[in-house]
Amino acid sequence: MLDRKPRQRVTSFDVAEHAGVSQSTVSRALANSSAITETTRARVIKSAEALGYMVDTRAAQLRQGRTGTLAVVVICRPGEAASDINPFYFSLLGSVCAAASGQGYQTLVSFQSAPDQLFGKYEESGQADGLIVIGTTANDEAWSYYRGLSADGRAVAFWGCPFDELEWVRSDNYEGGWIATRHLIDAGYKDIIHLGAVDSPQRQFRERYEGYAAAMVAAGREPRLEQVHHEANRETQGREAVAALVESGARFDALFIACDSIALGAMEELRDRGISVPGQCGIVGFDGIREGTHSSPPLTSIHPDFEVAGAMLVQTVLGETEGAKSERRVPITLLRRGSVK
Amino acid sequence: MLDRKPRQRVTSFDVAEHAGVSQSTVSRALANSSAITETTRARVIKSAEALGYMVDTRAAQLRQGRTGTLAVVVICRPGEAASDINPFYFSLLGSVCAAASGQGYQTLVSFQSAPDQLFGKYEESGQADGLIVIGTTANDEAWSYYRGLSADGRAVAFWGCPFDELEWVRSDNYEGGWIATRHLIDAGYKDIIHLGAVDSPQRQFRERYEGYAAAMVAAGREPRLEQVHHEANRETQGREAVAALVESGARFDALFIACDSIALGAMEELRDRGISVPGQCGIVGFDGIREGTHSSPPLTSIHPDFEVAGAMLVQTVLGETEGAKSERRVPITLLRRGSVK
DNA sequence: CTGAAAGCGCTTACAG
DNA sequence: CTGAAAGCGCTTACAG
Repeated sequence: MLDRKPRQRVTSFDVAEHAGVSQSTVSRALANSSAITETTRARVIKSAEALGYMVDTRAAQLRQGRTGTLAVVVICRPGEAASDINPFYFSLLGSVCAAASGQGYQTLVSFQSAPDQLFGKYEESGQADGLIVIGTTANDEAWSYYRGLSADGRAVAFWGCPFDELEWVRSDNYEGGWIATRHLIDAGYKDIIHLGAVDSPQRQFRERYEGYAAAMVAAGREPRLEQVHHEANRETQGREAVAALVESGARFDALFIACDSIALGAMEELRDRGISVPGQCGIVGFDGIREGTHSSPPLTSIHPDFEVAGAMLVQTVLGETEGAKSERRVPITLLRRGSVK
Repeated sequence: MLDRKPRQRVTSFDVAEHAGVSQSTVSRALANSSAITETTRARVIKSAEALGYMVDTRAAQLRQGRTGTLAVVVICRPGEAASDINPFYFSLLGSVCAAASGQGYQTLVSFQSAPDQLFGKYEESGQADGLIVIGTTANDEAWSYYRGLSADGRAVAFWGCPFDELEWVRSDNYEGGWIATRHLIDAGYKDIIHLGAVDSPQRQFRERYEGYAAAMVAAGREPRLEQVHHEANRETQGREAVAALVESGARFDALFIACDSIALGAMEELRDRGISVPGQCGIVGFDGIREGTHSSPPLTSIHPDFEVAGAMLVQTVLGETEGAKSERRVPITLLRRGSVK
């Protein structure tokens, strides 16, 4: 279809001629410059409409030295298809695009995984004014590449970033861990274990554990951690952690689990072993993904506010956030579904 | 962060000076022009690296009269948040971006719903060489807007398009309906009803029904349709259709359902009414969304090949597809999970 | 208030 | 094989 298009570009010179003014007047009129009479502006606008003219954004922005565009890079697991990403990150992507649009920015989106195909030099190639990196996974090459880019003074904001020194936005993981744990305690569960990881490159996991641990201690209980193993995919991690737990003979009647994907796997393993949820074991996950709506029982979870997350990432890359990183925390809420009695 | 950046742009003139050649030689050397000695090229590349130079894509493409970019518009339901879209379409978006990237195109992504904020004039504003529209829903204003754009001779490719005359790509819905129905017949179900719609603006639904009907007729059975009602969201549509069916006293022991979201609602209603799946009622959905993995039982479904879907959309907008639209069908496969005995 | 001209950073005829 | 110059389509000092 591209080659079928005979479409001859209409320029501001064409409009100028049609309206009987100079090209600069056309430019000013359409840019709403206050230096232009409303009469002239009206005439220009009319001509522009008659000719189907639109300002060439690329040319305008080349001249202005900005792009009006934010690049959004989604880091995937090597070998993972772009269609196969955890829906949580897709939702985040959606809200980032929406927030950027709200600030008048376009979004140039790419999915990256292969180490030799990483590209984040959008500023020097004049393609974007800043970069938002959404990390969906551990991908060492990608993280160190983007860490380097950020260190060189580029405008980069991160989600899911393993490095504390970068400009990140995160869920309020500590608060989430605390609320999840309180919810289980209040529901009457006695032996609440955390399924997660404290050594994960996903810093968020450690923070969730810490919220859990603090709530346990505050309730006079001892925090207990069952580590998941990173090799497998999330759901397998959940199944294996539950299997290990049961086989260890540990007593438990509730699990707060570091993320929903792991929790869904854990619930399947519990069911296979005849342990009923929420009766014999209460479960709270983290992320509030839609898949949890249709599990049986539906998964109670901690849910970040996506709109705030997108807005914070955009604000951060645009340098509009003041104050400390600690304030770049996305608020979370408890999503009561069916896995807690 | 944007304003903290003192980064002074390095241009091809700087590289030229550093390498002791003219600016045009720099341009040619970096564009791999065969008119350049390898010795010169090497010197230029070295200087470029020393200065951290990158070609300004925007300027290059302004001169070349192309953008190297495809716009991707995701049409949402008015009022729907961009983070809340059916995951099926997010996966499609991912594979479109990946396919574009494979063809050397960037992707400018936007989510649109409000009638007064529709924007598809990427070609005339010099922002993209073509447009891919992913329609996630009925949105009359949006569809008629994009229909108009396409009619004016722009390069637009559609997914989920209610108008047959446009340049669309679709799942092989007929084949999918046929395979789903055969699968239920082969599993021994006797009274197989289709839950869907034949009058929906979603053309895909009608095609799925037709595949179902043909398979039924070929097996000497009578096709039976239970219409869903568009007002509610998909899951409610499923619940209500099952409720209506049961209350009508109709005999059925299997349902082929027009999409997974409806099917998940239908399964919940069946469970609430004590009808076991797959024992008393077999279910096959359509789309193969991940949420179906965790339902109970997991939802058997018809799954389109996302990579092919993305590639076809990109090919179509680039005008690289020959032949009839009928060939722009994305192949589907049966995803056997647990809702058929 | 409007116009003539310069220039954003490239690519690409046109010469040599 | 390389260079000087024009030009992609704008915005914005500089004049008037």
